[in-house]
Amino acid sequence: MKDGVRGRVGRAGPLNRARIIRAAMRVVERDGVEVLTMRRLADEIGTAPMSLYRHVADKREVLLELLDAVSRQITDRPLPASSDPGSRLVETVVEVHRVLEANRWVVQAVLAVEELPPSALRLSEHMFAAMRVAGLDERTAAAAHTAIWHYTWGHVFFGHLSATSARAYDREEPTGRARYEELAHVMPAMLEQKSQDVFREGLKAMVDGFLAR
Amino acid sequence: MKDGVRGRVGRAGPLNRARIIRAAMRVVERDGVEVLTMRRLADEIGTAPMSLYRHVADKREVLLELLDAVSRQITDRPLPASSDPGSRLVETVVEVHRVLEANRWVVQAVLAVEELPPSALRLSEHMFAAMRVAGLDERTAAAAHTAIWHYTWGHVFFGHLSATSARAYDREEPTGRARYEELAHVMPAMLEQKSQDVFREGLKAMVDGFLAR
DNA sequence: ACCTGAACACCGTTCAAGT
DNA sequence: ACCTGAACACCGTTCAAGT
Repeated sequence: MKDGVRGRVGRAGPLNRARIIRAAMRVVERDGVEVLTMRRLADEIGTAPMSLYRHVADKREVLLELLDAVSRQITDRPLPASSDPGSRLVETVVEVHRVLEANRWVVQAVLAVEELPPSALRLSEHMFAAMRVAGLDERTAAAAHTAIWHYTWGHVFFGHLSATSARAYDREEPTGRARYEELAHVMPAMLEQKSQDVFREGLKAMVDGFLAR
Repeated sequence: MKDGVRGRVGRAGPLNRARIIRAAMRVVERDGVEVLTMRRLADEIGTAPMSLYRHVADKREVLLELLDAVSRQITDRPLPASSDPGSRLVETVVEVHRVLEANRWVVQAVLAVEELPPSALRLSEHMFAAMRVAGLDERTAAAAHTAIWHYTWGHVFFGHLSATSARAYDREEPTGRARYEELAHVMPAMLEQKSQDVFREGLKAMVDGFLAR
């Protein structure tokens, strides 16, 4: 009995917040955010569910810490510093998108906590720096920041659903398809799209549009 | 006892799929999608939870029907047909956004079902029609369609979180704020933003960018 | 101080039984 | 044919009790 308890707790020392967050990240990356429950998290650490609550207020706090970790993962590395100011902005955001796309669970997490971690401010800081160099005035920069941010999250949110029109169209009967003339027309082009390229292309269009003000 | 049973079931006749979906919509609009459980839905109708399962396969199917209803709500009315092709596209999408924004719960629903209802194809059809009139070739139209769709969902997804940078910044201590030079600079412009205008502005920038190809 | 078992108020859904 | 109660395998979290 005593050995059993020592065996579980002993290996990594006393429970603490950092250990909980690391375990949570492991679970999320391995099994997805929908599998992350307080009970499952306790299992991962080898402790009782209620032991977690001494170190974190609730599940929401765990998720917010996970989002913080992803945010740092982006800003800890130097962001691209291209010569052309327009493409510097584009490449910065592409990098943000790349990390979010690799951690799509952030979408569910953000929706659950309805908040971004403080460290996300650094991302905005980078974007605004690039926009200032590009010569945007404050008002336009604010609008561009919001638009780019929404566009980026929309891409991650929609993810593989982006091909949804194409697949929904594919599922339609021939008689049903007849009602979608326009879709029939562009369908080949839709099917050729590559996710990563499409993100950059729409971003470029948007940045171009703002730069042309 | 018998009266009790008749009282619940009697009023609206036998249970059927349409009645379930209408009740679900009532619950979602009144209390939010997170309150919509099979048990709560049965309560709303005055039946037993398991009675629902004769008429719908599972909760997922209920959500998909709700999404379908919203999608029809957009396409059933004639969409704006402006003279200028660029602004016709913009106004069409603004209208889509307006309805989605009024039913923000669709975000959670889409995330849960990981699919759009077939009727959403009509939305794409409208967008492609506007883009063809605007003279976009198929390849560019496909890219624009995806980008606009992502942008729109991102706006709804992020919703009131869009002001999140501003609020996160506001929460920072003065010493913390010092680390965000760029943010300090644009903060006044950020706080002046109005959600509906910002959506149209970013959309315009993106459409302009694609038209300028 | 730190941990934990039992319990509460929930879920979606299966299964066997009712009419 | 249509409906339903009991039960199963889950949740997050409170509370009182353990060391």
